[in-house]
Amino acid sequence: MARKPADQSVNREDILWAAAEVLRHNGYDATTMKDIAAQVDLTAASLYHHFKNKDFLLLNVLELGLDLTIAKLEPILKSDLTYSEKLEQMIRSHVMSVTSNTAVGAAMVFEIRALLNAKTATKNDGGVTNHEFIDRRNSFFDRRDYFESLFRNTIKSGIASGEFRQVDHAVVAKAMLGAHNWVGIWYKDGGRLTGEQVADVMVDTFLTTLKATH
Amino acid sequence: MARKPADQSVNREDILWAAAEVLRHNGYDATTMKDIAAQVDLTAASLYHHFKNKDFLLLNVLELGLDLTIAKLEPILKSDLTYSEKLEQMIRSHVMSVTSNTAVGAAMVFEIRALLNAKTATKNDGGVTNHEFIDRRNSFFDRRDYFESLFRNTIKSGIASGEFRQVDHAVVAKAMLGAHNWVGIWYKDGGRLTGEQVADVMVDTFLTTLKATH
Amino acid sequence: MARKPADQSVNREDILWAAAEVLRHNGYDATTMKDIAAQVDLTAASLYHHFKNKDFLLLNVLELGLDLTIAKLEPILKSDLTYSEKLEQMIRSHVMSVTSNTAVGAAMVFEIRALLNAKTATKNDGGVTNHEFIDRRNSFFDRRDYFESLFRNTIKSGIASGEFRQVDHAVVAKAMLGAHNWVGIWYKDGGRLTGEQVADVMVDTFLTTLKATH
Amino acid sequence: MARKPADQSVNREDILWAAAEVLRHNGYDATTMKDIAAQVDLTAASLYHHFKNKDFLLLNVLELGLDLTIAKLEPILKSDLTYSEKLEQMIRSHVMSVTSNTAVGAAMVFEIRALLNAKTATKNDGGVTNHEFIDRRNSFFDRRDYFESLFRNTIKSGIASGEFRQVDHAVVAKAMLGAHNWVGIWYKDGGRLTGEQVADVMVDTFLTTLKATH
DNA sequence: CATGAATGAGAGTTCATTCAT
DNA sequence: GATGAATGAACTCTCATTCAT
Repeated sequence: MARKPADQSVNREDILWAAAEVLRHNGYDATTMKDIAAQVDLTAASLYHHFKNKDFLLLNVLELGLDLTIAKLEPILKSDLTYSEKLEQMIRSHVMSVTSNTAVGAAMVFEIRALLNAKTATKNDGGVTNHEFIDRRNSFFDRRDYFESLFRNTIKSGIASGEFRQVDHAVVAKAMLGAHNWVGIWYKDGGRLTGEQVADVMVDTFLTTLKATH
Repeated sequence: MARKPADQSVNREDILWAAAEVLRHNGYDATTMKDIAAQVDLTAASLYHHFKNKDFLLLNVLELGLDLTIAKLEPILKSDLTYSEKLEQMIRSHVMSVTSNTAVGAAMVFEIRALLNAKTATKNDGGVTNHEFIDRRNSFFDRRDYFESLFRNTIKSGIASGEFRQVDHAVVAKAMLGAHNWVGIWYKDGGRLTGEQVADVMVDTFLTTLKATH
Repeated sequence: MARKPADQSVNREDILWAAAEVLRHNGYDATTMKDIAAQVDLTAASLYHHFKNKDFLLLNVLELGLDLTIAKLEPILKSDLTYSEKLEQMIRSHVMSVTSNTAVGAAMVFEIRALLNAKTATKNDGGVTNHEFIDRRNSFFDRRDYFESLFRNTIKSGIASGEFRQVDHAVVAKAMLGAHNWVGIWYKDGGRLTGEQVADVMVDTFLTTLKATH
Repeated sequence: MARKPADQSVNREDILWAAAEVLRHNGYDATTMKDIAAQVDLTAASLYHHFKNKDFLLLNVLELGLDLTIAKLEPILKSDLTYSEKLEQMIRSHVMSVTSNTAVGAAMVFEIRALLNAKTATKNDGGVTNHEFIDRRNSFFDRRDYFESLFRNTIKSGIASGEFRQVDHAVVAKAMLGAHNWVGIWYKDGGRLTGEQVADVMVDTFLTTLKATH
């Protein structure tokens, strides 16, 4: 499922996709540099030409996943659809991200704890590596909050505009994201439902509760 | 080469709760036997008097968590409430389980992969340990499916009885569980909302969507 | 967290000879990887670049010892000496193998039980390691039987040719090998007798009994 | 194969026979106190009521084995048979010891190294245990030399009396013992030959060489 | 860029041994 | 005597990481 180098040279992004794939199966700690390297026909030592260390590699995977996910959401927000329509498309987009690219999606849910415990952040080597990691990790978390805020604020705006009923928009947003993330766990390609159909159910479930009159 | 016998024996369940706590912070692979032992004032070696190995310890944590969660649900199902009332209480019960016992709840969500990849299942030691582990792990998964079925079937029955509108009960149940499990990730004691209040939002969100007329 | 690369690479066979030496003193179970590593100025971890695990290391030692021993015997068998002369040279060759290389010789006698009880054979890791070990171990035992058969058959042929008297050639061969192997236990360099002199006694003892007229 | 306690209480010798049995299969280092205890339906802790530690237990097994073996030899030496007849009976007796009681016999051959490396001898605890162990171990080795001397001297006397030809009696004695000990490795009950038959071959082999005229 | 060889650190696990009961 | 619980020490093995080539 990883994009193998078509011809010869491997580039950073090839490695990230491969890593996400392995991460999905084993989790950060159980994934070895050798595992990742094998997926792109390299040795573990060679990975260090591309990433400073394992923690940075993880960070890069997560950054990539988050960027892609957000990139799909922003056009929707910039459109002039109603909040109701926006939220529908956002849900659909997020669920599809999760079902069509489970590896990166799962990493973003399951490897946060590894990112938090990363030794690169703890072991202050007195140099710049440490700071760079912490800074980028903070940015990642900020960006992740921003991602969540897109949902939260759309609900909030919908309430303000009268499209949605009065709810605790922060918690409902979290409920929604929880439901979507969970899809990454149970969804299997070729199962009873396609990704689109799952998205339909999520849209129906959450828009119905938000637009209910009573 | 041995030393002092501690004041009092530690009990198996004490260890399990302590383990769940550590697991929540570090994840299975990053949690060492020493970490767990330290929480109950034992050495790592001593844990092996109580549990055959680390994998079995995890399995025991998960079994305990699931048993407790299910135990709270069954009385509700046996009552003669309406499906709507039952589901409300079930949601409340589950969310409270998660918020009041985040450690075990989180383990049940995040350590499933560790359970699946457990070496005890993979490495056949030619003895009985291997089979016991696989059997108990299978039972755990069965019981976990059973747990999910309690939600799924209550929704299904509610649809049949006309209390709920027509929905894909399997996917809605999963959405619900995803939302609840996610609570275990973001909920912090002493935050803006109590566990009860979070439960209120979940009840409102999901019962409203199920009982909506349109 | 890594350090200096040593001046020059150590070669696999260097390790095997060193291992045999340590094995001779301590026996398989009492020999640690660290012990072996120390003999070749490596760390225990480094040994794992050369051998999959301790069991494989043992297997390699035994294979090497047996190969060397057999290699010295085969030219003798292919010659056109009389059976009597052949057996004399075989005894001499075997005893000299044992006295000049007590370490490997002792391993072949004393570590067979360790090889039989090797965990690598018992614990099925679900992978290929397990099969490789068992296959190679079986080959070793076959080759060891072949080695014994060289003595057994030479005696048998000598009986058929009338050079030797009628004896139970299988048991006499085993008596001979037992006597030779035992040399590995008691022989010390610089003792009363040289390896050649010990060999002389063995040749005299066994050829005399085989060629006796009564 | 171990003598289990007929009724209830276990005595020292029961444990020794059981230990010899386990030792034969696993070797000293691979044999755990628990293994031995299990054979006599005790826990490992209970063994310490009978033996000071594992090294002493081994020493006791070896002492027992050696005592029994020597006990069978001494009446023969005290008789007024010819040296030739004496040696015949000694060989027969020794081979029968090995074939009929392989466990204790094997221990005496294979666990000497463990006895030599025993930590109880190395770790000077400043107390009496250390000295007792070393003393008894020295006695054991002396007694083992004495055992060997019985064969060596019988050959020597036979040469002096003219019954045997001139040979290096020390080495021939060792060859003989090596052959006999080796029987403990390959002999299996129910095989092609009985213990008596194996003894016959050994007697024939060694007496023939000693009595040969040329 | 890539890699083979090496290593420090640490993890899981085992085990002889002790001691209070 | 017997044992369950505990432990220090040690062992095998793994892994991220480095560096000379």
